[in-house]
Amino acid sequence: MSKGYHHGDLRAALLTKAEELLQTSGESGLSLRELARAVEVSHSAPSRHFADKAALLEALAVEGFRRLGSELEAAAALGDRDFVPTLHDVAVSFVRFSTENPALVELMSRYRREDVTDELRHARAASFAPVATLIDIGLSENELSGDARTVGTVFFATLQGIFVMANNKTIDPLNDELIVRVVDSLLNGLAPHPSRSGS
Amino acid sequence: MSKGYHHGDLRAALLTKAEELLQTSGESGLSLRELARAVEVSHSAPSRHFADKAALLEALAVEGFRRLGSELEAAAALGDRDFVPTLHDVAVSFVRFSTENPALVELMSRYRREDVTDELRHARAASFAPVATLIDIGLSENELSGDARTVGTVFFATLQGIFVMANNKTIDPLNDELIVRVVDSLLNGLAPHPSRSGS
DNA sequence: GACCAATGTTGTCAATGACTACATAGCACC
DNA sequence: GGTGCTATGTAGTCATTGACAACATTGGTC
Repeated sequence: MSKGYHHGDLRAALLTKAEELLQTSGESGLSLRELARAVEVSHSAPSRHFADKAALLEALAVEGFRRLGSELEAAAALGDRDFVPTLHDVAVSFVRFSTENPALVELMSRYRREDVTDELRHARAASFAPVATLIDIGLSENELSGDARTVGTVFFATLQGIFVMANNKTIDPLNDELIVRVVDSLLNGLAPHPSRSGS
Repeated sequence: MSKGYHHGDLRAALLTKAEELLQTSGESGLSLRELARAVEVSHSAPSRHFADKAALLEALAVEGFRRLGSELEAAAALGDRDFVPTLHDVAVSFVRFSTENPALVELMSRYRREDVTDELRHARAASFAPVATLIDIGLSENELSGDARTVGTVFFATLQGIFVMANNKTIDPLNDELIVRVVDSLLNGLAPHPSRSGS
C-alpha cells in the first residue's frame, strides 16, 4: 500500500508535502520535481494527479479554504456566549490561521473570481459562510448596524489587512489582545463618541 | 543615445517594461529573458543593472512605493478641506492605486520586514508617512480617538483588505462611493450608536 | 591618445514544467 | 481463475529559464 509500484495515495501525499514545501520555501521555491523527489516518486508522477502546477496550487488553495472554513465554523458557533466575544473569537481564528499558514493564505487570497474552478469558488464561499451567518445574527440582535454587505466587507477587509500587515511584519508582534482591540475599534468606531468614552 | 551598443538608459527601460509585463503577465509570467527580448538587448544585459531577478522585483517595489507615496501625499494634503473628506480622499487614492497596479501592489505588500533592503524599507516608510501625519492631525483635532498606532493599523489594514478583496473580485464592482462608505463605517463603528443614528 | 571602468554580448549549465511513449498492477467481468 | 482494461507510475526528451563566465565595445578621464 505504500511502497510498491503504485503508491496507494499519492495525491494526498503530494498535497501534504506540497503544503510543507510551500510553507518552508514559498511558492517560488515549490517545484513539481522537487516535490516528486521528496515523495520519492518519478518526476512526472504528479502529472497523473494534477494537470499542471497551477492545478496543484489550486488544489492546495481548496484544501486551505476547507480547513479555514472548519476553524471559522467552530469559532463562530455562538454556544451560550454573547455576540461580541464570539466576534472576537472569529477574528482571532482568522488571523491565527493566516499567520500560521502565510504562504497558503497568500495563495488563497490571490485567485480572481473569474478564472477559478467551481470547486474553489464553492470552497471559498463555504469557508466564509459561518461568519456571514454570525453577522446576520448580530444585525438581527441589534449588536451591529448597517447593511450586511457593508458590515461584512469592513470586517473581512480589516482582518485580511491585518493578516497582510502581520505577514510582512508591519504589525509585529501580533497577539490576540491586539486583534481584540482592533475588533473593538471596528465596533465602536475611530471617531470620538459624544456619549460614550470620549477622547 | 538609444540604439548603439550602449543603450543609454537601459535600467529605466527595463523597469518600465518589467512593470508592463508584470501587469499583463503577472509575476510568474515575467521572465528576465523575455524582458530582455522586449527591450531588444541580449539575454544577460539585465544582469548589469540587477544582480538577479529578486533585485529587479525589489527595484519595482521601490518604484511602486515612491509613486504610491506621492499620490498619498497629494491626497493627504489638507488644504482648506475638513478632515473627514481628506481621509476619504486618502482612502480612495490608496485603493485606486492598488486596483490600477494590482500585481505591483501585491508584490509591494509581500516583502517581509526582515529580509528587505534599507532602500525598500525607507521607501515603504516614506510612502505612508503623509497618512501617518494626517492621522496625527486627526487625533489632535479630536476628529479621531484612541492611540495613533491602533487607529493607523485599523485604517491601513482595512484599506489593504479592501484592495485584496477588490483584486480577487470578492468586492465587485468597487467604486469610490463604496470606499467612502467603508471609511465612514470605520469612523462611526459597526455597532449601533445609542445617541447618533441608531439602528 | 591611451587606459579603464561601465555596459553589453555570446556561450554554457543545471533546473524546471510539460509532453510522449512505455511499464505495471489493481480490478471488473466472464 | 484468467483476461483485458484502465488507473497509476516511469523514463526520456524538449524548450525555457536564471545564473554565470569569458569576451567585446564604448565613453570618459588624465
